[in-house]
Amino acid sequence: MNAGKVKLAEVEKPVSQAARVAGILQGMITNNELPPGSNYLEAELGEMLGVSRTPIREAAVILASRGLVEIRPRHGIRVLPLTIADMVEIYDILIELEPLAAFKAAERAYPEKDLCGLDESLIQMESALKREDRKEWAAADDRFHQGLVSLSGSRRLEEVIAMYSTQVHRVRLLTLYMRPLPHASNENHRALYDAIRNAEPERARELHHEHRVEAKALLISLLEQNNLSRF
Amino acid sequence: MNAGKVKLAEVEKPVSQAARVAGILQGMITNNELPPGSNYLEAELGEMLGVSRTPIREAAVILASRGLVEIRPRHGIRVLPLTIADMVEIYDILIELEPLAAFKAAERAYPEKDLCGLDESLIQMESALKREDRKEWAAADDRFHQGLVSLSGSRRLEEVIAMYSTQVHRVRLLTLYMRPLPHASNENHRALYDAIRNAEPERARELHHEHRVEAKALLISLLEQNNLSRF
DNA sequence: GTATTTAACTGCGTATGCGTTGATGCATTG
DNA sequence: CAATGCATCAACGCATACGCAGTTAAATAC
Repeated sequence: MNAGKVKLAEVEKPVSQAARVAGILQGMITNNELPPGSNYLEAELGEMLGVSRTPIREAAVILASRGLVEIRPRHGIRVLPLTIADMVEIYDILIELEPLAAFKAAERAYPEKDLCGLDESLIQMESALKREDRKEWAAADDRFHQGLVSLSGSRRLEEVIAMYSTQVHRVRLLTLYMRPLPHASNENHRALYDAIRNAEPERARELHHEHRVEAKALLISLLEQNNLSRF
Repeated sequence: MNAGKVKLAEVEKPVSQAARVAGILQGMITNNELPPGSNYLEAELGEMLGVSRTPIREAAVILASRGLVEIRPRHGIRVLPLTIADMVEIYDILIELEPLAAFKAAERAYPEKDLCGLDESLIQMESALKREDRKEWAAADDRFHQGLVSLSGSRRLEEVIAMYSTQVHRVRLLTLYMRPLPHASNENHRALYDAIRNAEPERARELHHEHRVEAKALLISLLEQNNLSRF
């Protein structure tokens, strides 16, 4: 049965139903398909995804540990809404950790070829910005930040940043069309990229820190202006 | 099986088996009763704790999300050992987050009476130090730091710091008797306490940052000196 | 003796059933 | 009319059962 274990296009991963369900639900939550505050019974979700309660329960435990849902016995699985205070908590943490990731990435002095993924995201952001395609810009922005973090070489840093980024993803999408076009943001990213390419850890940290502080201020003010308090 | 057990002194909280099991296992792991690298089958743990596989599985998912164990299908639940590189990862994160917690705590300008818990821990640390009771000193140190973090008012910060502190707890205990008596550490704590009492956020952050940087250097050098590489 | 195939077994993923618990609505009483 | 107690039932926690997959060990071929 062990035909050559190298597949060309896809690696067949024997992923469990529970993991699959967790992924699907996480996607539905971050895309607002399961709106914040909504409740779902185990049986209900099970029927929806065509599995029994067991993998649903397991997925729920995983998502709860990531802070996306809350398990309330006899009330169902509740998609957690975020308040402005939550956003402040999360951004304050990311303001510390993402610059740390940038520092570590720069410290490792990658050869230019290992940075082409980052560069590509940058180019896509710039192109999307020209076309004023905010959705695509946001997607490229996500890829850039995730790529940067993964260059830090710290698995834990990657995990914890991903966790909090996921939690705010919904809200970022919400404000995407309320904010001015992110020209300054793009320049920032380019500078940050240069700092990493030139192996300047302190500068990379500084730049990213500044970037995130601004992003937090912008986000919070947008939410307050528009009287959005739960999302 | 379900002999209704009534306890007198304690309030029996209606905590699920899964949560109970997770707590017990976490305690056993941090106290080295389940040594790093060891493997346990679900059925084995179930028998050990007198429950079926279901709550064990759920607890395993929780502990895996806290980074304490790894679930390896058909190989059991494995208590994760830490390498020096892991310790660096974790300390680098704590170096950012704990000072942030100190900043936030100072920012909130607590009245002195709300800080008496911290003060008490400080006194216990000083007393334990005089008696050269390292174990008690470490316990009071833990209480101090946990109390400080909970003053930050950020639930997420509290959670994530607790998670990583738990992961390094084992190793801190290991080095407890290898290090010199922590006189300087105590002075540091006192200064940090004062900064929080006087509502000086930047100073509190600075002091805690310095403290953790030193702690990291000490820990890593102890581990390297003693050729400990997996724990 | 080494490598390869096959067969059996072990451990797990998932489903399902049962007993428990707590939420909800209605009735009864103040 | 409001408040409280009770009954009913829905939802879930946990145990158990079953089938499959991956691992190991044995056996055979080279």
